[in-house]
Amino acid sequence: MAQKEDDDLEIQLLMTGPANEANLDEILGGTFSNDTLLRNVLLTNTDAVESRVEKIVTDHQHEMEDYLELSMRDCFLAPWRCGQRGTRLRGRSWGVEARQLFGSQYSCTSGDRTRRSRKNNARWTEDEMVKLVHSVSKKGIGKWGKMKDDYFSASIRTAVHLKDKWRNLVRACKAKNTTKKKVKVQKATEFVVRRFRHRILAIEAKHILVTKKT
DNA sequence: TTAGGGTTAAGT
DNA sequence: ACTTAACCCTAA
Repeated sequence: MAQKEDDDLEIQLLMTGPANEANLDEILGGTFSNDTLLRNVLLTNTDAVESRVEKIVTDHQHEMEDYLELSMRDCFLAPWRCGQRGTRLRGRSWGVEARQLFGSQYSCTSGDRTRRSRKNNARWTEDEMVKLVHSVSKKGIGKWGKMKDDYFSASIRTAVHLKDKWRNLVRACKAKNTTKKKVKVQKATEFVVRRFRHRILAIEAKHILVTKKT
């Protein structure tokens, strides 16, 4: 199928070709397409992107308050922060033994809830991540089911996985690279973040501002 | 089916 | 120790 070949070629270029965000304009389309200031900062400086995005949020605060939860605004404006977690066992934790006893998914309780234990991690490869960036560029955010069919049909990744991974990528792109923070983006994500940070942030920013707006 | 909160495995 | 990434849960 021609479309698939086109996609494969584009993905190949994204992986190996020169970093080129010249088509960012096209990717963004609509709202920001004639915002030259935004386009310029997107293409040059990520710090400027953040302040610019912040300004957009400030300028549109009234409209945003109507449809954005506070937590969502905070998440959008601030780098992601995880809550503190309690200490836990590591390495050969009780989970390993529980698995041997009860299978790969046993049920466990935390707080007042019972939930299934987590299945083992399937770490995303660079190729997969690039493919995800490409497919979100094409389809936009939120079409996870369709993206699964069109781009990940033979993959172990479900629509929910795609959605979750995109969220993690956005968070990784928002992570500040200050010296204060010991841990930054993990090795596996480094390439994708370095290469597609502008694109990912831009797509996300556009999505947040455009969707739900009446 | 998706969005977004919550939990747990794994990286640094 | 503390963060990120993968996965779970569930309302709408």
